[in-house]
Amino acid sequence: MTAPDIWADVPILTAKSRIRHLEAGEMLFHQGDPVLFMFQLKTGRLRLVRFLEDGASVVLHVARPGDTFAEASAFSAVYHCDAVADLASEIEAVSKADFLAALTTDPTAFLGIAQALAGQVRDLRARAELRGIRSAVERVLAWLRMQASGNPPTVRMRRTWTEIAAELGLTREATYRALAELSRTGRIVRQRGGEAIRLATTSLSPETRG
Amino acid sequence: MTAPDIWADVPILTAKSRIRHLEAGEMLFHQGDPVLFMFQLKTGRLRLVRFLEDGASVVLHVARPGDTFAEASAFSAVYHCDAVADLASEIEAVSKADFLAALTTDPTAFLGIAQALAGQVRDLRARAELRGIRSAVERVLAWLRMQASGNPPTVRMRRTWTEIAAELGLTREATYRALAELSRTGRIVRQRGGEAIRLATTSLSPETRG
DNA sequence: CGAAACGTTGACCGTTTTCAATTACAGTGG
DNA sequence: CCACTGTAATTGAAAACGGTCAACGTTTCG
Repeated sequence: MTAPDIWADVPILTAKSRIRHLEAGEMLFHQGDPVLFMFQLKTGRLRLVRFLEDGASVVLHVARPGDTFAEASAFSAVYHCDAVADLASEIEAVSKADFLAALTTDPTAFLGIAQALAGQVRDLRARAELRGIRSAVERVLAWLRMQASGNPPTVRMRRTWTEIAAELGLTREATYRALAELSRTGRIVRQRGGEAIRLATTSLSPETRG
Repeated sequence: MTAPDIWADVPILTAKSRIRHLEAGEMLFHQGDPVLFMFQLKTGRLRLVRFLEDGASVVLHVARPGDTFAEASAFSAVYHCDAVADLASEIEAVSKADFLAALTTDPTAFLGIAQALAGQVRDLRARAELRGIRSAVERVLAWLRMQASGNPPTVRMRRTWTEIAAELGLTREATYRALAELSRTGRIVRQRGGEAIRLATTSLSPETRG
């Protein structure tokens, strides 16, 4: 569900990658530094921050384990933001030169990368759509529907609700309340002590509009 | 700012593309259809919807003029969602075969596509980060900071606030109120009748924490 | 010129956030 | 094996905030 490994399909690269360790507060790169590496966060947490000329800052992204970040830098000469470790972190680094070399050498590698990027775009757009739903109950329900498979649609919980709440842009309390409400009104059934959730079949009568 | 044209850099493709017209409510493609084309919306509005096995649906994306959509389909045999026109729409279609052929023929085209996709990922992540900010005032301010350049940081308004409000996930009223509040407290100065906004230099004293 | 969309502000209401408290459980060190 | 600590799950009550409705001036555009 989260960002897949962009270069997982390129063995040349995974072979050449190195692990870097950062303590909380350490910088991985600065705005304006020449791009030499591309990264994937293994453990910890890291944030990408852009500083304005007057010193104010904006957070562009908070990377979590598994996330690749600064992909756009691969096509840029310099980084356009700072990367700071939030917590002690381990980061896999792939040289940009190797990356570009692999691409020109092996066209199929390119397909894999474009595919991974397109997949991320799809995921991010779906998430944005989700966050556009105002009602907490409807938002949680929509999320469940996106995760569901089978008939009746069922979701197996793989992460904590606390984590999911953050993805949904809700507090965990609001999420629990939404779940309680969905349960109460019979729109979901929580099974096996919360390990799975079955969605009630929607009586699709006047709901034919997109 | 919105989704750039993925294949704009590939002349072979733009030459071969065709325009399709859809009336409101018409389908462009169905879940399960083999992928023959990739698209860019020229005018109108179109939504991507996924249907669950029990008939319930989730909106995955609402495409607006300029957006390319279903990019991920380029690397998939079948579409995994439905595309329905919300309004009467014009859509540019590029054959998937042509697309893949162009990629294997012209490796530089690939760079352009990967770059466009990576740029979209960057944008979408920044937007997600923005939407994670609960307070309307802080959200608008963060948006302004992202747009700002120069010293003092200044934003030239290129779009309507109504449009920006939607991107921010706020109503236009909430956005105007936030702007008024920022003005009132001196954190921004609206110049030239709203054509430009200057951000007050933040006295960055105890704000050193990310 | 008139309609439609934009810009702007006020008041009210509903929902979510916040704060607070409690239970349950997993890992840890004695 | 068991207190001990930290996180997840859960619910309640009050406060804050943004959404909705309403109203009005302004700009744009056919």
